[in-house]
Amino acid sequence: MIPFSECWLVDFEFASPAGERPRPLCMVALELHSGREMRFWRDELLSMRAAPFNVGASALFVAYYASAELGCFLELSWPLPVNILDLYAEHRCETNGVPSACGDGLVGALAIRGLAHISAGEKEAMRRLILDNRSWSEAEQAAILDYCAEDVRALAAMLPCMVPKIDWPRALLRGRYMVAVARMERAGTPIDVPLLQKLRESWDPIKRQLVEEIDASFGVFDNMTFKAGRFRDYLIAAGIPWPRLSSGVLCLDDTTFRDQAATWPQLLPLHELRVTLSSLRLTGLEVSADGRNRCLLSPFRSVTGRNQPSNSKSIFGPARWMRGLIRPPPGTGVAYVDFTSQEIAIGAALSGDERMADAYSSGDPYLAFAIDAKLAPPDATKASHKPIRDRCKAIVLGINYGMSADAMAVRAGIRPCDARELLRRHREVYRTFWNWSDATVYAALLTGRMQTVFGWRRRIGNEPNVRSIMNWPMQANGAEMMRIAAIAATEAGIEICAPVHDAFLIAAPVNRLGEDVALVRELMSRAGRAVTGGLNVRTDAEIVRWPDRFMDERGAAMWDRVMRLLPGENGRAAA
DNA sequence: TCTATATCACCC
DNA sequence: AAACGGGTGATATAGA
Repeated sequence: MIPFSECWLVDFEFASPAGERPRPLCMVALELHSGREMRFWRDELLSMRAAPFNVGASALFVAYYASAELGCFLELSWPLPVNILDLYAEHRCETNGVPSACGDGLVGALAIRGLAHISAGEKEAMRRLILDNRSWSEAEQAAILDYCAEDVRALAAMLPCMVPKIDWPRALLRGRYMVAVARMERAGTPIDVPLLQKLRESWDPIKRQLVEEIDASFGVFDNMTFKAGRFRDYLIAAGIPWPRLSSGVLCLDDTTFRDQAATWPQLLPLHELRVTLSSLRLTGLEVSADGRNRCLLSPFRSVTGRNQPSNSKSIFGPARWMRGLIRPPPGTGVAYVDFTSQEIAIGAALSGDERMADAYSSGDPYLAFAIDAKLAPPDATKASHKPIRDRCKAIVLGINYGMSADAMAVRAGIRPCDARELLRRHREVYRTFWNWSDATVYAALLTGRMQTVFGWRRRIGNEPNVRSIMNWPMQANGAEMMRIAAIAATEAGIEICAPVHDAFLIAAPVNRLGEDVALVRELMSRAGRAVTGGLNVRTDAEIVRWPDRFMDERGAAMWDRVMRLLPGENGRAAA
C-alpha cells in the first residue's frame, strides 16, 4: 500500500555535457492511480515556475535515479518534491550483495523482476538523438517524448512489485538524500582552469623530455612506454637480481622498486620517472565552462552504500597532489571537513564497548590502546611514546580491515610474533567490541543479511569474505552518517562541492566561510550522534581562502615537483 | 590489430 | 588456502 493520495512517476530527458549542469529537454509525468499523463517539451518547462503536478506533502514523487530529475528541478528553479521515492535506491537496497546479472539500470532492474522494456540498443539510439543537442524536428520531439513516456510506464510497472518490500520512512530518507546529491552534483568543485589548461598542454612535452633524459642510461622505454622485456635485458646486463611474481613476470610495483633502489641507487631516477609518469591523469577530469569540476556521484553504488564517482572525472579520484588544482574564486573560500577516525567511533558505539568509546573520545585512540593494553603508562603522550603509538596505530587500523597479524607486522615494521601479541591484547582490552563483531559476523553468515541503523541492507553471497562482513557495519554506517550530514547541510543552505567518503568539501564567500564551517561541523556531529546513538564523532576542518589553493600536505612535494617542470611562473603550494 | 586479463596505482 | 575493507582506472602484455 502506498501511503500517499497522489503518486507521480516522473522522468526527464536532458543533456549534460562533461562538467556542465543538465539541460532539460522534456518531461513526462504519470499519476499512478488516475492514469493521468502529462508531457512537456523544453520551452514549456522553461516557462513554468513550478512542477505542473502536486509535489506537496500529500503526494509521492517517484523516479529512477532521482538525482537526475531533481537536478532538472534545480535547473528550472522549481520547488522540490516533499516526498521522494527513488526506485534505483530501493532496487539497490533490495538486491545489494547479490551479483547483478543485468546491471542496475532501469532495464536491468525491470528484467530481474520479469518485466519487459525496450532494449538497451533502442535506449542507446534515443540517448544519441537526445545528446545530439541541436533543434529537433517535430517528429523527433514526439519520438523523444514517447521514449520518455516509455520509461515512466516502466516505473509504473515496477512500483507495485517493489511496494511490498519498501520500508517507507527509510526509503523516503534515501529519497531525501537524492536531493542532496542533486545539489552537490550541481555545486561542483572550483578549479584553477588556467593552470589546468597549462598542465594539459605542457604535460606531453614534459613527459617526452623526462623520458629522453633519464632513459638514455637505461634504454628500457619504447617511445613513451616502459617495456618489461627491455628492463629484464638491462637487469641482466647490469647484473642486478630482481624478484618475480608467481606468474613469472618481473615485480614492477613501487615497493619492489624502492627496495631494490636501496641497494642499486642507479635505479632511483628510473623509479622516480615511473612514479611521475603514472600519476598525472587530466584527460577525464570534467570541468565546466564556469570552472567547476562536476560529475555524477553515483550514490548507493558500492555494497556499503557509499557514493562511487568516477576516479578520472572527479578531482578527488586521482593522486592527492592534483588537488592543488582546487582553488576558490576571488572573494570565496573552501573547506575540507572530515570525520576523525569515523570507523573507530562507529565500532565503539555500535558494539557498546565503553572502553573503546573512551579511547576514541580521548582524541587519540591509538595511544589510548597502548595505555589500555599497558604497553605505555597512563601519562604517555604522542611525543613520549611515539614508537609504541605507531605500532598500535597500525594494529588498530588493520583491525578495521580484518588484517592478519603477518600483514600488520609488515605494515608496522615489527616481528609477526609481536603483532600477534598486540592483536591478542586488543581482543582482551576491547572484549565487548570483539564479542559484538564476532556475533555480527555469525548472524550475517546465518541469516545471509546485514543492515545499517537506517536500513541500508546487504545480502551475503555464496562465498562470503569474513573480513568484508567484519568491516561492513563500520563502512556502511559511515556512509549513512555522511548521507544524513549531507541532507542536513544542503537543506541548511551549505554549498557542498563534493562528498569524499568521510569528508565534505564546502564553499562559501569568505565573509561567511567561518560560519558555514562551524555549521557544517555541528550538523556532521549531529549526524554522527544519530548513527552512533549519542557518541560524539569529531571533525577536522582545513580552510583555504582565495588566493590560496587547496593542498593536501601528503601531496605538496609532488605538486612542487610538477610545478617546477612547467614553463613560466607558477604558484607554489599554499598548505 | 583488437580485446581480455593481470598488475599496478590511487582514493577513503 | 589465503590471510587488507570498499572502490575506479590506466597500462602492459597475452591471446584471439
